[in-house]
Amino acid sequence: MAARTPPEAAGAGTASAGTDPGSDAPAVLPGGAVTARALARRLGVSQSMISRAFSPGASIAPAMRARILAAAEALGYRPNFIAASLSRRRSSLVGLVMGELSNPFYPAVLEQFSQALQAAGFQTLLFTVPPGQEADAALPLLRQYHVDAVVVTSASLSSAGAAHWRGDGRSALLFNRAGDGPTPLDSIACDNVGGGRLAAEALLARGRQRPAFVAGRADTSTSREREAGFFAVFAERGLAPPRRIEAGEYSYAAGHRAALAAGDTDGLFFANDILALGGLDALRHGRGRRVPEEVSVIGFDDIPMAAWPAYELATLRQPVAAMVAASVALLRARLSGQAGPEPHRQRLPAELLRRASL
Amino acid sequence: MAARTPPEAAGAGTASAGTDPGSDAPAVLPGGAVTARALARRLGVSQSMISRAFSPGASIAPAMRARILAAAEALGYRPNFIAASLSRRRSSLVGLVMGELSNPFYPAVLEQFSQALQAAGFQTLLFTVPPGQEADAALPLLRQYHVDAVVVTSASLSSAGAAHWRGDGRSALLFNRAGDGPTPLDSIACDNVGGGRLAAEALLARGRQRPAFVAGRADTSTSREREAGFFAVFAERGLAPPRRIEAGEYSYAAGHRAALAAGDTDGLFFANDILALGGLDALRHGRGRRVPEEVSVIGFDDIPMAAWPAYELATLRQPVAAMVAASVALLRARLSGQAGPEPHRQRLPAELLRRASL
DNA sequence: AGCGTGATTGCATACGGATGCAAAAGCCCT
DNA sequence: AGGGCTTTTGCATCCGTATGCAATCACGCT
Repeated sequence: MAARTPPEAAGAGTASAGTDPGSDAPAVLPGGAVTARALARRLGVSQSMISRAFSPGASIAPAMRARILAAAEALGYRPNFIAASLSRRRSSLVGLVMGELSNPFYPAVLEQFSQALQAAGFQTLLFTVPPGQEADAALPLLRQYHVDAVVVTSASLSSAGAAHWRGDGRSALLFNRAGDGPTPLDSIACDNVGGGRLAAEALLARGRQRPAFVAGRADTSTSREREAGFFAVFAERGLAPPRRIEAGEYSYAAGHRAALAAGDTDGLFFANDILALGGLDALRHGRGRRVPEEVSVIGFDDIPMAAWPAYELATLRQPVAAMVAASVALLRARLSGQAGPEPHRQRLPAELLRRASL
Repeated sequence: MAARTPPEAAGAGTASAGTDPGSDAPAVLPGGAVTARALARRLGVSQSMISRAFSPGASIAPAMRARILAAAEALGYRPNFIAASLSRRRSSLVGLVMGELSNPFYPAVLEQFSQALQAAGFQTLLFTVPPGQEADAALPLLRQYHVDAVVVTSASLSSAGAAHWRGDGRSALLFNRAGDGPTPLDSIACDNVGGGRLAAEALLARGRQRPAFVAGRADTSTSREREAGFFAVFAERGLAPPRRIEAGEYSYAAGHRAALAAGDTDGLFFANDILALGGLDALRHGRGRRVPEEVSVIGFDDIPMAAWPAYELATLRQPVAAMVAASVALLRARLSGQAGPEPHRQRLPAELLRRASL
């Protein structure tokens, strides 16, 4: 079965001479592009066969495929994804819209998404949304690149933008964000309400009497949902509602300010870890309060710093890996047309990590 | 409201249906793609004109361009980048290869790069390299997507991989990494040697007698260069060389361990901030040493956490914005063929930030 | 040996735009 | 009014693959 390489090759001089890694690449144009046609001519077959050799499940004899793949390897041929995308009307590109990369939670999300997408055969086209802006601005560009799907994380997408996207028959997914209002988009997020409840229960179990909640950005579903869960527990038990402090944004500095303004509280639940870390520092270094002796602090996300000895922050861990896996699975289902028309909304449970700050 | 597209909006009915009687060609296909040809037919002009209307500097009458752009706006036409890339032999995509996103320094780099590239008309194709792996694995894929250039950050690229890339006539840029050995690649990085020197001088000026250096990954140029600069100052002054501790990797935990193993030192220079933060916590919480009274600590990078009250870490700030700007400028120069064949290597100075830990 | 079938392969064309070249318009001047 | 030019347009082709369809091939069976 030894794949015979046509010895007659093309040119005379450099012939096949084996692919010597030491020397510069020969026989290949300086432009570097070996096309399927060139390979085909070389092997005396049609360009179609080259294409089929690289298409899993295509109609092609095993021997032929082996011969082509070997030759491709030798000449350094790889299908041009751009051309393939045009022809196949599918780019294998997924647009990833991100904001708030300054919150360490998101780089982790980004990394896992990137890996998962790569593993699933997609490439990641990254868009960064400047703080405070909506993701809508990225949509036209994403459309021009004909991405197969869009994942919007940590940024908001207006209903109009969402509708527009859907109108194109493309797939969009909100990650860690719920659609605002009747947005007909898929979404995968953490069970923020449940997480808020766990936080409330933990503080109550700890015997805290004067709890408080520090809200993040008011226009984020994460903050609102965590708040709702937190307050619900107190309401259900007939307890006075916790105090509520508005941090306004998800930043260390905002958390710091919020804690300084928190007044007399003995249990703080912050909308996320970055806020909580700022708050923790403010309590200890700014107000001289002892944590957890005098005040309990709970955050949300479980960013790496939460586990550092300087903080030992109790928090609600988001199941990022599972959320990413679910997202990619959903995208694949959508792209293969297996998912129904109704939006898929999934919530994964948060887990309470009890650390020293509680 | 979304732009509805009445079939006879502009022309007197597309009823003429011009070309193909077999398949109806509605102005807007269900897929959502309005093509240049459709728009052209609609306006009674040639497809070429549509293309030119969107090409700055193309030969087209201002009035014609305005008419086309208006119609495009109304119908939601946008040039298909995939098709344009194929035709123009240029994708406007830049591959960004990243690793170590767990080091907060890199998300910031990523964000700035993404923004700068977007502003320069490029899109970012992101590749994530799992820790410990070389960036080489991403190259074939990047080649298949015909990216215009590659930026490799916080990951290493083998000489072979580099040479291969160059052979294609493509442009590659090492960011914050020097080429290993005779790598003929462009590189833009911080002046790590100079930064190391500044650290040494700062510790000496502080009167520290038993300095130590905590190295990061041995295979990174950043760690080696910072170390070289640090040691050079002592050597030049005829002082005993500082103690050297091998952290092995750039992580909080490694820094923590290194500080615990640091023995009797009164001045620690860590290869980067993440290590330094781990070290700081180990010194304070693990060994009960007071910083800066008993020990001075200096890091490198200036990640956001370094400024937090819990740390107040003195560090060497990398001029990220300037480095990114220089990188994008270089890429543009390369792509427009303005840069010479010799690799461009640039070093931007680090700035010492004196904070409480010094 | 002839035929039926399923497996392979080649052909031709589509995907959506960009662009060299030549035809068609304008413009200015004598 | 006609000639010499400069703009504008349209035409035809190309970019590199994928794929429907028809042509071939390889075999097993009667």
